[in-house]
Amino acid sequence: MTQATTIAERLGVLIKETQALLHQRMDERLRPLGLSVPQYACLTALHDTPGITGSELARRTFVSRQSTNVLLQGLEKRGLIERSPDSGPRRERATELTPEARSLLARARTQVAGVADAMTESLPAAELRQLEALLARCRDGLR
Amino acid sequence: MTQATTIAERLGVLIKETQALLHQRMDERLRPLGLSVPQYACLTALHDTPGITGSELARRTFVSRQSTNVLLQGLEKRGLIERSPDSGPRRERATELTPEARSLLARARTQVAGVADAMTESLPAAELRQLEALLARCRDGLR
DNA sequence: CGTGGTGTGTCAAACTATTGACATGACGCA
DNA sequence: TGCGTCATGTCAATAGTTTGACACACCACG
Repeated sequence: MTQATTIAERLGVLIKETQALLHQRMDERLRPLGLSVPQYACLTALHDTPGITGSELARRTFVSRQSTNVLLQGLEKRGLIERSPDSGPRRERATELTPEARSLLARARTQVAGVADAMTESLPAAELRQLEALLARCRDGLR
Repeated sequence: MTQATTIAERLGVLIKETQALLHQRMDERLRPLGLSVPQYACLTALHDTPGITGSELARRTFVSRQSTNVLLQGLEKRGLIERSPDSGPRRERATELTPEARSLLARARTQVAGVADAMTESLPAAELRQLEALLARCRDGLR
């Protein structure tokens, strides 16, 4: 059996497990709104940083810029975003949320906030901040 | 701009980011061995729990049992696993690692251990245990 | 006895994402 | 002024995954 799993390896599995559950819960709440988790992530980033470029969007949502491109095409067809046809400095197209997207995103945000609250409901604020700090150091160790 | 992102939501993004980086680093180290991350996860679970069923394997690796099935077919073709042709109590087929798989997995484990160490190198043992405990409570809050 | 419910394995189709490739435009630097 | 490098957007092909469906086999219960 020789498991010999270190605490570091167990932590890796735990990160994956928590992320998988989080994704699942978010998906359950976003699907009634007609949104997938990557779509929600895109709209959120677009909301927080208006006019952001597609490649930067891809980096923030942790997928390839090709995937982001087809995802944006879908959002555009649904009238949730508008992309300026004229290109900017580096051939980039400015992308903006439409009013419909803003109201949809507002509803989505309350759903996601509910999931996030469920995740952290058993943790006092102090421990929550500590968890964030510790996990950030793990992330930094990986890049 | 109205971000209003709570610490709980930031933590969700941080979990996703850390998991994405971890997956990327593991992939970089496993690919030279001819293994993908899901394949590594399968072999590890099979090693830790010999004779495990395919469905249980799917649950532990956080994917559908259909994906696990095609993954296992690939591993079988490569001679890394053997599946008993006769079915057990619930039509399940016992799956075992071959000797080649064991030696391959041993090398893969050292690679993954290196990644896990890099992730946690800046954390003392006490804080590492604390991180594990806190994250486990987040996971429990999600299910 | 049966009979509905549950768990398993597997196939096919649809979807999502990645990899590879190319054209375009900006920038630094000789 | 050229020229190599880099970043972006996009297309095509590929790989990986999920969804939906079906056939078995057990098991608890009437």
